[in-house]
Order: sequence, then structure tokens, then C-alpha cells
Amino acid sequence: MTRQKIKIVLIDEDLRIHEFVRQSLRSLNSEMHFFTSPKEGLERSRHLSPNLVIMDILNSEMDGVEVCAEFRSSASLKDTLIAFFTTRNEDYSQIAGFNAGADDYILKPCRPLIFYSRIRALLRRFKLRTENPERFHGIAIDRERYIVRKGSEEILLPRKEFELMSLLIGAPRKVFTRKEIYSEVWGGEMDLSNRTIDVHIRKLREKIGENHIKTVKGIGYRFER
Amino acid sequence: MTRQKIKIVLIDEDLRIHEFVRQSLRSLNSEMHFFTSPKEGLERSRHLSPNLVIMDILNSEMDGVEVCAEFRSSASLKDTLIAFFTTRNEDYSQIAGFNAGADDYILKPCRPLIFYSRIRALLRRFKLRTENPERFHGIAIDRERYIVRKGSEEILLPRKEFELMSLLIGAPRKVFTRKEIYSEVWGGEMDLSNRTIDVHIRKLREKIGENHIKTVKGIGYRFER
DNA sequence: CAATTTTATTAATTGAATGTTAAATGCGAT
DNA sequence: ATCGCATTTAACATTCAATTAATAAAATTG
Repeated sequence: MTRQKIKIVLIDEDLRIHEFVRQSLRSLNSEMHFFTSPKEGLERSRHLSPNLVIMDILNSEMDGVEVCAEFRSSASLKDTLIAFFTTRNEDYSQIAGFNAGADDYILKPCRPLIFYSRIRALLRRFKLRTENPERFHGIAIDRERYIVRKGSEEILLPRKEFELMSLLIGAPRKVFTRKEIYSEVWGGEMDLSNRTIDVHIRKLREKIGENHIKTVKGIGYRFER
Repeated sequence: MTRQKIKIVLIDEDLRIHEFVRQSLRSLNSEMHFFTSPKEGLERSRHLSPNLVIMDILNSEMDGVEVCAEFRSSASLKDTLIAFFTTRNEDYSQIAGFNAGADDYILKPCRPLIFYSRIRALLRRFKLRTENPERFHGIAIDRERYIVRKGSEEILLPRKEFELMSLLIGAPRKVFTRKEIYSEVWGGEMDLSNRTIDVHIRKLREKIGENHIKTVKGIGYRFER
């Protein structure tokens, strides 16, 4: 099994922090995505499905705690590790951060090595969790190469099919409503007479096997196994 | 829900710290074991298999880092969460702690609420991994997966049955009138000659067992565990 | 205890949601 | 522009949840 790169998202308005994080974590084999706007970071994360998000708690447009809560309420992102990295060292701020579901709260300024150690400790736990064999069920997506793996087979999918697959697989067994699917994969509102989701589901079932995507009539679809 | 108690081991020479930890974590549903000697703590832990060990890094007889390394090299304890709780705030000490496999490094002194938040964040991650829903007994709905759990059984229900079940289970033992049921699940006014609720009740009883939904003649239905 | 009302049960019917295929359209690369 | 593929639309088929219908059983009432 090709070990997947760890995906890290950083959200911070200060570009010097981007540089700090890049440098501190350079020895991790990770793919990093940098954002200055929390809104954009959150939106892009829905598709990136990062393993770890590092962000400041203080942002001009959207509070980090809100962003954190958003992550936790999204089925496909609720397992994402979240670490706050901020100058805010007030008790209530830390407590609010942890209450919102944060996994660590690191104070600025911070030595690169300490920062690296903490992040590595987080990821170490995470890996234990994801390497747990019961979680790995044959089918996985490789966003970097834009393919879906099924055992040793590599399945090439067109964009929409890939995004749809990616969404469903992001929260196995969760039922995604047609609305959810449409807004996540296509964006915007769906008109009811639209059979385009069905057609894409059909093609996915053709390619990955008929038994993986179950339909829940009147609600939507869910991915299994 | 029968949830297994979290097992916590504290190793600290200072008895006031024992008290601090006991107080700070009292709202966790945990079973705590206190030790002043790291040797004893380590030995007893081999039998206890705690979920979390909190310890000072500085001990007269054995260094915390060594203890930590011991845990990590023991097959049965390598999944145990380890948090250092210490006054040693030198960089090299923290780094050594994390290198030895620690999951968090909390500095003394520390506010009880912050301490609690950090420990809870650790356990939150951990529980995701270990909490197995198999132990659950009773009936509950899982709207995300659109299933009803009965013990370890997962019951699939069509939409209306699911919504009806969801309504009844939302207020166990409350009697729902037919009118209430109709307006909540179907919407609008019910016409009296309508037997559709009865049929749905029948199907639910078939699927979740005959004894959970009681008829209150002339009024409606109520759900009991 | 009959008469009446209410609920139970089963089977048949209906209908909306989804499945399926093919054709039309869009769209990027050359 | 044109080719090749991705995506959407359209038309028709199928499925299965939801309802209705019909009959039986149980509870309530006088």
C-alpha cells in the first residue's frame, strides 16, 4: 500500500506564519495548503479533506472557533485534526477552542522544534487511528493522482464522478441527501427533475462495483465497504 | 448506553497534584489510580492497562521520559495516552518528552479548566478509536446513517417509518395522538378513515419488536424501551 | 352480552423516486 | 474548427415505499 502523504491546511492571515510552519514542518512528508482567509480555507478543505488543520483563533472575517465548529459538524471533516496556533493566551480563549473540538492549542511565539514536536505527536495518534485495519476497506481515493484504488486496481474517473466518489467515501455509511450531494459536488441549488446525480451514480457503480453505493429511497445515497 | 469507564493513572510525587487532578477531572466518568512512585505506577499499569497516564517528567528515582519509553515499548501499553504534567518548561525537556512518545505536555501551574480541556481533547480522539457501539443496548436512531440501532443490530427503515420511529423515540413514554403523529410525520390534517398510521406501526413492530410500541386505545401510541 | 367503535392485519394497488439507456450538448486540447 | 471525451438532458422502465381496501380482532359502551 502506497503510504499517502499527510495533508495539512494552514489558515493564518500572517504570511510570516506560513513561512514558519512551512519551515518547521518541512521534514514531515506532507502536502501543505496555505490560506489567509478562514472562509476560503474552510471551503477548500471540504474538497481537500486534510488530515490536519492549523489555524489562528483570531481572524478578521470569521472566528477560528466558528471555523472549528464547522469542521466538526461536517461529516467528512469531523475526523480532521485541528490545532489552534495563536497569540491569544487567555484562559477563556483556550477553553473555547477546546470546547469547539480542537485537538491542540499552541501558543505563539513558539520554537520551531516544539511546534514540530506537538504536531508530530498529534499526527502520531492520528496514524494509529487510520492505520487501524478495520478502517481500511479496499476502496480509497488518491486525490493527488486523481484515481480511486480498489485493491490493487487503479480506477480512473472523470472529474464529477471523482468528486462524487470522494464525497461519499469521505464519510462511509453516512447517508448523503441529494441536496447535499448537489451542493457539495455541483454547487448551488438542485432542481428536482434533474437525473444527473442518478446517471453519475450509475457510472460509479459500473466502475467500482454494484454493491458499494446503496440508495436510500426518498433520501439519498450512502457508500459502504 | 453502557460506556466503559476511562481508566486514568497519575504518577506524581506531590500529593497536592493528586488532589488537583482529582478535582480537575472529577466530571469525567473515570476511574483514577494515583501513584507517587514511577516504578510502581509503571508496574501496576501493566495490569491496569489505563487509557491515559499523566505524569511529571521529573522524578527522583526514574525519569519520566524513561517511563514513557517503557510504555511505548510494551505491546499492551503502547496505545496508552501519555501526558506530561510538569514545571519543566525548557525546550529540550519538552522535545525529549514528545520524542519519547508523549501525546501532550502540560506545564504546571495550570488552571483546572485548561487542564481539563486538554485532557478531554486527548480522550476525545482516543474514544473515537476505542468506543465500540456494540456494547450499546436499547433502541436509538442514527439520523446520519438513517438507521435504527437495536443493541448491535442495525435496522434499515424506509422514510416514513424512520420519521415515525424518530418521533416516538424522541419522547419515550409520551403518548402521541394520531393527530400529532400525522401532522408531524405527514404534515397537514388527517382524515379519520385513514389507516396508514396503523400500517406503519405494524411494520415498525415487525422490525423493532412487538413490545416497544404500545397502543393507547382512543388516543394514540407511545414508545417504551 | 350484543352493538359499536377503534385498532390490527394482510393483501392489493398506486405512485413517486430511482434506474437505465441513448442521444444531445458542452468543453478542452490540438 | 474538429475531435474526443465529459456531462447533461430526455425518454422510458422499474422498483419499492406508501397508501388504500377489505376483513378480523379487540376494546368500549350501555
